[in-house]
Amino acid sequence: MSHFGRSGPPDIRDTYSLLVLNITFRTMADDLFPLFDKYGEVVDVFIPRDRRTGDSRGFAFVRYKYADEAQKAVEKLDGRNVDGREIRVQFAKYGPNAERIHKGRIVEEVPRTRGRSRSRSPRPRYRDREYKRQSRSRSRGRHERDRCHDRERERDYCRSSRSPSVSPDYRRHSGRGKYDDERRSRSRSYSSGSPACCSPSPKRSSSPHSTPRKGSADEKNHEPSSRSRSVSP
DNA sequence: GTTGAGCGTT
Repeated sequence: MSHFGRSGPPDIRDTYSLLVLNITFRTMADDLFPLFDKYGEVVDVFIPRDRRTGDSRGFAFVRYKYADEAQKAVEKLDGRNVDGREIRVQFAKYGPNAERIHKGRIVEEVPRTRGRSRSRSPRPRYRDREYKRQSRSRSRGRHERDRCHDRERERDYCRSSRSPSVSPDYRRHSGRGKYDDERRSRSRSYSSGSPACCSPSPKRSSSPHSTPRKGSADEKNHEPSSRSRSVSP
């Protein structure tokens, strides 16, 4: 998603990525490009956004062609007030593929765990990050968890299919129809073609002469009834 | 309409 007509990440082999933090959620790549382009040749400006809401996450990545320019931009733009907020410009430490980056440049060398004589750990604070992440999850991660639950519930429905008549009407969307039709058709096909999914055998075995709902209701009614009877003198 | 430490993609 760049304004260079190229899709996806360009050639980051000879580029130096800068991480821009503390930017406003309204700041876009177009707003950062001219600012960073004044201090050097900017190859690409990318701002990670939320795939669900499409909202910016509050940080951006600026790729420079040369390291000196990137360094200069870091020194000049670090602490610059952009859109009423002080941004923080620094070299990216990690690449898109979780690759290690040194001075903004990707380091292909894999550090040997045994050969590393450094006893100091570069990440002494894990709880802080996790805590912060949790705190942040309340605002943005909430949707992800919800989606996960939805997926789990969906999978559960697909797996159990205890109630074939029950349809996820609550998921009705403005653009639904073909998907739902296909899913319903497939589900129906499974229901009639592949009874293994519904597994009526154990169901019948479980309740040979009584419906589970009725039994559950009976139990529910039985409990208070028993209690009531017990309470009543 | 909100939020505020961090590390990335049609």
